[in-house]
Amino acid sequence: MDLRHLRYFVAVAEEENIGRAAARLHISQPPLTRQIQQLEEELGVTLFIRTPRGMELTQAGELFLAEARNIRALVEQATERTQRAGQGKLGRLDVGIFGSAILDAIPKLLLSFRNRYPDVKVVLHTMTKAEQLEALRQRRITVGFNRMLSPLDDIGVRQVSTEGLLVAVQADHPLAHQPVVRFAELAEHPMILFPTGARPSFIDKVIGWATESGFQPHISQEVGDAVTGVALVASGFGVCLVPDSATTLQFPGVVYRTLTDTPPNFFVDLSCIYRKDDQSPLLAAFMETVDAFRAGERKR
Amino acid sequence: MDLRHLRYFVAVAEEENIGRAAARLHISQPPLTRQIQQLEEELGVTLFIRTPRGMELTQAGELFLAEARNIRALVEQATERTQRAGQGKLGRLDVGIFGSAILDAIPKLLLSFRNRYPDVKVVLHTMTKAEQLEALRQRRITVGFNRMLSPLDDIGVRQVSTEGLLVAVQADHPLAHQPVVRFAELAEHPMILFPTGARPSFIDKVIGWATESGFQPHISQEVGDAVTGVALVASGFGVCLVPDSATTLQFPGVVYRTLTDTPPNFFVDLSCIYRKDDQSPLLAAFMETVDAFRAGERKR
DNA sequence: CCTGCTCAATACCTCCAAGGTATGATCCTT
DNA sequence: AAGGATCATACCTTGGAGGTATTGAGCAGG
Repeated sequence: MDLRHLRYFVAVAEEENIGRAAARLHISQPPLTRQIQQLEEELGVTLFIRTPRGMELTQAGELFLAEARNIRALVEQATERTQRAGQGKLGRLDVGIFGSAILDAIPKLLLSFRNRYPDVKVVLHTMTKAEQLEALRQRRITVGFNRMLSPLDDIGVRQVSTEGLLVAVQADHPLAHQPVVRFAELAEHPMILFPTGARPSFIDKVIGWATESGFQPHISQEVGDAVTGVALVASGFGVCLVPDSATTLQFPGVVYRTLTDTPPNFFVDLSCIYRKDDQSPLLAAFMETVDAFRAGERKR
Repeated sequence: MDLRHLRYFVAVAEEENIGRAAARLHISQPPLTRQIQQLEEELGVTLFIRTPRGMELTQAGELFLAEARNIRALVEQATERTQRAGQGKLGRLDVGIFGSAILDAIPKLLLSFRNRYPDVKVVLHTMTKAEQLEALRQRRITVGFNRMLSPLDDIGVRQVSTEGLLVAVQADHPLAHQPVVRFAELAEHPMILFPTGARPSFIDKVIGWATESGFQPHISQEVGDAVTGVALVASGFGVCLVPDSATTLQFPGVVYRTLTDTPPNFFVDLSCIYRKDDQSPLLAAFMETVDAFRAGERKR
């Protein structure tokens, strides 16, 4: 049996007349007669009663008509859904993120992606940079977000956004009384750095900037992410360099100050990584959204 | 697209290897390669990633696999159900019956039919003989049950059972004190006859027997069916000749007595009628059950 | 009662495309 | 470097889907 048989059968059942059905199907009458005969023979069931006025469904034919219509509708739906999936408009996208990325870029980006592809289910997984790489290779995620990424043999990188840096200080800290803080002033104060884990990371960047500005930072504590860092600032552990977006964290007892006299390249970038050999249309669709987002960010 | 494409696609998806899939499908590898290419082209979607180790499903392919399996299962189910329907094992059978037929033969017969064809829904319609004929011709019923039927041009008859007759009398009636009653004794007592409506009917048969036994019955009342007749017996309207099976009706104040010295052919038969041009397998199946039932009845 | 009409079925032909064989083209393994 | 997988391509063969012409069977109208 064939989908053609179903199509022909439904036409004949609806027209109750082989000639008219053949016309509707744009074929001639005899082949249609034969196809119906074949179908009946294959099923071993008489589907039509031949009357002088045309074809009339038997009970079994009536039942088969319902089934045939259903199957044809499902085939239709299957192709349509598969095509949508093939265009990246339907499916599931697993995304690896790190703790504080959630603060700024990611929500906006995901919002924009959701608008374009409402039928794609996005699942977020919080994981470190190393975990992201492993998960990417094992295909547990399709993209990962992180900072300080460099391309690898099998992993591509796309920059998402660039952020300036602020310093988070306790509200009653001496630096909090100044409108702005010179970068070099930070030499005087214990610093909280993040993230722990795989180096090189943001920590090394901060140390590099300090060196360029002629001081060795006094590290009071290393923490996992910006959120924890700011929490420790509130508790008086020291000051903490954080990306712009961290200001979303309105911690009681913590204020943010802009920095002046900063070293060159005083910013951090957020990038996303993906498998270079991933041809998935979902990834392509997501990357397109990332590029659009980045273009929008740059303009601002 | 074709069911063949689905079958091939599922095989390749499951084997993750065109060669093995081709072997499983008993075709050679190149045609299978082409069929898969065709399918992908028709959908406009890449379903597989070709790796050096074989074929790997894309996300869209994964989705299509689920759909394809579903469709194939439905086709399977549709053919199977249609075949069952074609053999009369599935469907709906509308049956016309008359009031008191429900007492004996019909329930047993329907029970036996239900056992053989559990997926056939039997719908009972109570109607008179004339209504049954009309309903048969309009295809509102497939078979009808009645007594005293004779074949017509377009209507066939099949006998179902034969029953003897008893007389129903009030418990304190003089005849109730005898173990058996001679048929001629009924001449003395008012009789309740049934059914009203189309003649010839059971009424004429009773009058014929009376005539043969040399008396004119004294008709006290004509009623619609045996049940009503027995009810009137309880109320003292007279005696009533009923088929054996009516003894199922244990009416308070009514007893049944067997008859002796009965005229020849002192029995009634129950038959069923059907459209002669009805080729429905359901009817054939039912008739087969009727014949089997009748064979069982005869043996007893 | 025959004739013409309207169906579906049959006979026979044509040709496309599904399937087969032989052979690349790659990539991985040894 | 060689051999073995694996999928893709080239080319041939043939079954069957579709076409035309015709037959056969009911039914209606003159």
